[in-house]
Amino acid sequence: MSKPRINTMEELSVAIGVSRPTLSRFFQDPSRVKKNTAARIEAGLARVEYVPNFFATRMNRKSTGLIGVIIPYLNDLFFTKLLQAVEVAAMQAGMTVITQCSHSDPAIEARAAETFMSMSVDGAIVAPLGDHSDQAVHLRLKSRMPFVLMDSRPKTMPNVDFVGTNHHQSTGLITEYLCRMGEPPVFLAMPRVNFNAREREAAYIARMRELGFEPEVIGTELLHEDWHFEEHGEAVLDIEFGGGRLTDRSILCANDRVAIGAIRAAARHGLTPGRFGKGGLRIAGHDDYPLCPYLNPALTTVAQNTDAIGKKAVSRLLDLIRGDGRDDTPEITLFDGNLKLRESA
Amino acid sequence: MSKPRINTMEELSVAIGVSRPTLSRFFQDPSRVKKNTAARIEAGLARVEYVPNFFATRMNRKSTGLIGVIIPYLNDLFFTKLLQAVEVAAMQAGMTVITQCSHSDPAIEARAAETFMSMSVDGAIVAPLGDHSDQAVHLRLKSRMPFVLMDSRPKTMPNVDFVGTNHHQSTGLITEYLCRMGEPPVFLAMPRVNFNAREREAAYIARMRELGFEPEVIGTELLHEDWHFEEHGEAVLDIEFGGGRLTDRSILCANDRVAIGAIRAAARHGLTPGRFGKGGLRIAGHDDYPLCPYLNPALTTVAQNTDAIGKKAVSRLLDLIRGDGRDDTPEITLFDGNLKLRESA
DNA sequence: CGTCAACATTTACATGTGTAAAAAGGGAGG
DNA sequence: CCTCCCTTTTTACACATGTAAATGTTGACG
Repeated sequence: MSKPRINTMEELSVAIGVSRPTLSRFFQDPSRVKKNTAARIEAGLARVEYVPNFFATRMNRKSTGLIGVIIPYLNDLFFTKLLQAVEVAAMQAGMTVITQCSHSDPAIEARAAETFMSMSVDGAIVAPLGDHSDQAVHLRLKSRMPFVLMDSRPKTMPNVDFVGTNHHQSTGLITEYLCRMGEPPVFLAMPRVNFNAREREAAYIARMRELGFEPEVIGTELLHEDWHFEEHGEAVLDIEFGGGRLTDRSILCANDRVAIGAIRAAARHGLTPGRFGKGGLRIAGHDDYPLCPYLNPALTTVAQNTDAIGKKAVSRLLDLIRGDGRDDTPEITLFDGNLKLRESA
Repeated sequence: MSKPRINTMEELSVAIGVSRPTLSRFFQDPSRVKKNTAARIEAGLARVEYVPNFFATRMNRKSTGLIGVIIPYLNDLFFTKLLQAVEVAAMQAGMTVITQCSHSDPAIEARAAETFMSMSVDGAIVAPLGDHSDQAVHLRLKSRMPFVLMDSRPKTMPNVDFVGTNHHQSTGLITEYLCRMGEPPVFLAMPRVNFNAREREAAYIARMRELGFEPEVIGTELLHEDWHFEEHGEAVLDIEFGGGRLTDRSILCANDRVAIGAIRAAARHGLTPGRFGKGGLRIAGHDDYPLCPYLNPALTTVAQNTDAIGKKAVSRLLDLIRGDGRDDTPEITLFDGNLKLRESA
């Protein structure tokens, strides 16, 4: 059952009777070797246990075929969806993805960047931490390799390729919807862990003014640890509802996880948000978190097109790797959000 | 601002005025170099931009300091929690984690294993796909490096180190709780994507018999794609509730995501599961998915100790890497589940 | 001030594979 | 059947670093 194990191409070459460089070419692309020879190699390979040394192969190639991806947080289905889209797209392009999670710690993010440089990845896709990211790290990465930012975009880095959602459009869309169908909404902010938090807030304010309503933002004080969004949403509304406020208002949450907490707070105060209760409480979110349809009531929200974002980030990075549009203007791609009308608003 | 870039240790050695091997020792462990020399190197390093080549360093060391981790699925907070625990533990031990997701595809899992062998990782931790995993791949990995299975354990691989939850205890615990506090529960199974699915089912049946009740399992037919647990739970109960069945029963779901679907189905049929409604509908889950406390009603469940599982998987792997207990009996570690009493049951 | 030991540094070789250039092979046309 | 050209294979060197053994340095003690 267990085949004889061979550790180097050298040994393999004597075992099969082909020169080592021929094997090297075979492993890079079997078609670069005569059909006859390829068959002989494959037959030999079936008889022994051999895997080419990853490090030795990548060390010398001009291109490593590796893409580095950094995401800020694992325990968030939004990022896992995004990561999955990136991984699938990269796999289809024949690239290998090296994923690192910064666990919302800029030091870990910096270390991940270091690893990417050390590994000579062909390019990097980074979803930054927001304010907490060390932008020097991003700039260093960009100066060394094709580099694309994803999801959240620092205003201070206008010259970097970026792929994300058009929050002006998406937040504007749901704001407009809420205004059209009922009371103009209050905006329940999220802890400002990244730039999207503030972008959405600004988009809400702008759209409200356009529509002739006075914006109203709550929940900007950081009550809980970063990233504990549900807790945040629940706590803020617990205070409001407890004081008898907002119980018949429309509440637009900065993201779905905040909205999940908001719905929970409503339930605890005996309130049921809904689009059909004319004049009553409504709650809406942003992102289309995978569990939205299963909440009670199912959450009305705006979907971010994570598939498109992931795919585009990869394809843009591949363009940069190929050298297309390198020293050109950076490409900023923003995808529109789609309204997901469910029960809660 | 941008420092001169140096690509090899050789160049660096002339730039600083220290021999290359000394630099090599410095990068592996600064204390292996005279304090004086270390200071001189650090000063030099501050003036230039240099990162040691990952591949060249790892190629020659006897130990790569790498741990390979495979998880079956990204879009599931249970696995991300587990992965996070593993990453943190590994980081604390000074190891670098290479994460690969098999995306519930055995071919991708096999490719990931290949990558690990190719990279000479010091050891691998794998959360298998269940039935769909190619066990030959696991055996091959195990024959080549320290190997620990995590989360889900194939009955056909009794001789492999394993860390997971004692489902007999955990499922038994909540079964017993449900029986004690009300109607004996029906078991709402999940698609049998892994061994845990069947283990829990078996544990439920055994515990019910012990308590003198007749077990009753529903939802074993695969109505939806693998891993679409919420959809599955909702669909199965939609049929039952629609036929007027189970509306005042206790329902133990195979996991929390199934339970999320179940609660949703209940809501759509105007039912509110709860522990206080004596004699009424109750719904419970398994895992303690992070969102459980925010559902309406908050989900009663059994928590898997993901932190402990992740930590233990890493520490056991490190033991194996160090050579402790290598050819010994494999170590099977099962952590108990903890009851999380909330509102739904 | 000299000597010896302990330790830091350097020399010299090893690692497994990529790749340019040289050699060999194979097929077609004469 | 020979020759020439094109393709495949081989030779030879490169890559960036690890590491054992040899060499050098430092400092304490006599």
